[in-house]
Amino acid sequence: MGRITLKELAALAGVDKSVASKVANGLSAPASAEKISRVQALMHEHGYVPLSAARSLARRRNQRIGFLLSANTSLGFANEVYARMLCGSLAVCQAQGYQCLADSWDFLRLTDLQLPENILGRSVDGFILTGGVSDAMLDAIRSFALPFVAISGERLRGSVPVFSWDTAVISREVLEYCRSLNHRRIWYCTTQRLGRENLERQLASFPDLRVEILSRTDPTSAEALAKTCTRRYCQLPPAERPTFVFGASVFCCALANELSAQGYRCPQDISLLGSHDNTLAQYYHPGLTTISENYSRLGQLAAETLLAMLSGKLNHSQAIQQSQSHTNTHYWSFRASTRAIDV
Amino acid sequence: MGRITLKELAALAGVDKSVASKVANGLSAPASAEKISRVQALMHEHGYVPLSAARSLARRRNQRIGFLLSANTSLGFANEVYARMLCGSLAVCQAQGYQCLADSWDFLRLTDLQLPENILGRSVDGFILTGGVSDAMLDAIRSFALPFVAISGERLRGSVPVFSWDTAVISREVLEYCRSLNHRRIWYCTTQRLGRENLERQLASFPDLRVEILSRTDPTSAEALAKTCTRRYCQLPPAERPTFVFGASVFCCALANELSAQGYRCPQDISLLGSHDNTLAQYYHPGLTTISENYSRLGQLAAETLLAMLSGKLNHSQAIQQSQSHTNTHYWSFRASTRAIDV
DNA sequence: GTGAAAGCGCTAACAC
DNA sequence: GTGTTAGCGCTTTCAC
Repeated sequence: MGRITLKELAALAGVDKSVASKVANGLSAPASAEKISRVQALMHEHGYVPLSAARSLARRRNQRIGFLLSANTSLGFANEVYARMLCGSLAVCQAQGYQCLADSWDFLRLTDLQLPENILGRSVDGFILTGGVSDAMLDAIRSFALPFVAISGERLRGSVPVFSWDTAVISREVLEYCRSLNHRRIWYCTTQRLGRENLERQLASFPDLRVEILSRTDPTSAEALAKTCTRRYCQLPPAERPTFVFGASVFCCALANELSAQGYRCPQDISLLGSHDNTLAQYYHPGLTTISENYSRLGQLAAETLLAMLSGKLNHSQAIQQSQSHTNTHYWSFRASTRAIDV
Repeated sequence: MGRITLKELAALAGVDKSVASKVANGLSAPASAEKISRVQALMHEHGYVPLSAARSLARRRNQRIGFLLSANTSLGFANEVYARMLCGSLAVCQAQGYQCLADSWDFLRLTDLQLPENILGRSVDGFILTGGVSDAMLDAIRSFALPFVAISGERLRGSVPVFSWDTAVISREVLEYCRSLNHRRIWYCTTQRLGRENLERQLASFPDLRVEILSRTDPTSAEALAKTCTRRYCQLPPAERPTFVFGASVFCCALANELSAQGYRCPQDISLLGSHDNTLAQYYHPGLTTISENYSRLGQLAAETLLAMLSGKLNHSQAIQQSQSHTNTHYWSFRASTRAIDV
């Protein structure tokens, strides 16, 4: 290894290793000024950094958190949504001297109730959880008494600290937007049960709108759904066709492509509103108008809360409170895929 | 914590903790069958998993690698290219019982020669390095005698194990493709110095093609470059305009958007070939033809090589050899943005 | 087969 | 101020 240990360093400096340890940890006045600087000089010279495993064992904390993504594909982090969350959390960890273990965790592994080694072996002090989280999974996780914060999973609110988008707010804003552009016939695509419920609750306030909910419960691809929708669109009498569609950005683009093949144009024939402001939305032609969560900000907030819990600044219920009081981080990006229609 | 330790477990089972340790590590015949099963039952019952820090200290290996991205933005992993590499590496780690520490490392931090804690504190057994790697950085990194494998950084070949795309091969295939579609006037966008050199070398074999190299040395955004190119395109006499442009996929899409605003269509007026097969290329309209590296595969290969080094199956030079002999993982995705023109 | 004992490198409580 | 001491939880010889 060639790496120098504290003991050796202390011997070189002619001090006890406990003194050297205190110097390494920047404790106030652990020794005479002269000795301190001697030790510091040696540390600098040898590029000494405490061995993380030894320090973890002695301190009983790892200065490390996990970022656990529960996805049904090994390509979970390739999804820009999760990648951005990770980036946000990573930035906070870096700023506060924490390490971040990334783990993409297959849904299926849950059936064994086989939690990731990271958690079981306590190699993280806490973790951030995101992706699809089932209740069974949550129970298993919770039984481990490791602090964690979730991102997404609106329904968990109240029992765990969770930073998530508020589908009630989102659906209201979307419907208001539709109305402001004079749209009446709307297709609203949502995958979450709660999102659907929140939408349905909103509908009472929008009796002038005819909203059809496109539930995508099974994991059909965006393309497949787009094809189905296009077929239906074409079969419908023109007066019955939606003039506005809301859905995931990839779905919107896939739909625009399919419709285009049938001769229908966006935004002339149909307005499309995406729910993720990502590279695709930004560069698609026409640029996709979106209402989107700020995912990296969400990752950041989650990490900040988690680290505050770890440092004892926040207890469980305070963390829950903080997660609930976070101001909504969603934002609109108005681009060219939506337009007002004549009344 | 509530977590049970080996010592306690051994006491419960009425055996020495060294025996329990052997059972936990699955050593052959560490004790009588009866004792073994007694210990195993207890371990199962308590959900015992060795404490990772203690095990790391005793074994002097962490079963953990780092995935270091050197980027000039904290949003590095939001780039689909790097996210996919990470996914590939993650999958391998998972399969082989390793943990993966993700770290996005700002270029600027290099100036202090301040290496990430992960490396300095030896909290990883080795790491995968990707993104922009300067020579100074590489020297600093190398001096730490931790095994690592790089992804990208063609010029590093020979001195470190690096999995990278071969710009010589890519440029040849691109030019051949242009020729096969009867294109003569080509804009070829590349950011890397070596990529440019390799392209220039190829040009000798393609005297019939008029290739202009668009060097993007400064970090101008894809949009900015697209605007500049569009201006030039419009100013050029029609007979001088390129009929084929090769570049990063976002750039291609941005260019298509700009050109479209000026009334020029893809692929009717211009063929566009992207260098990354990502979500944008797939869903853009028209679908972007791409020649792309398989990034997740690259991440996978890098991790496999690194883990082989860590387990002693490969030494440094064998790893280099293996990285060089990897069959090219790039592939074409033919979509609608390119077309043959009349001669 | 089994267990005693040393040690991994560091931290922290407590004397001096 | 400084050093002594006792761990942290586990692995790994090495006797028995």
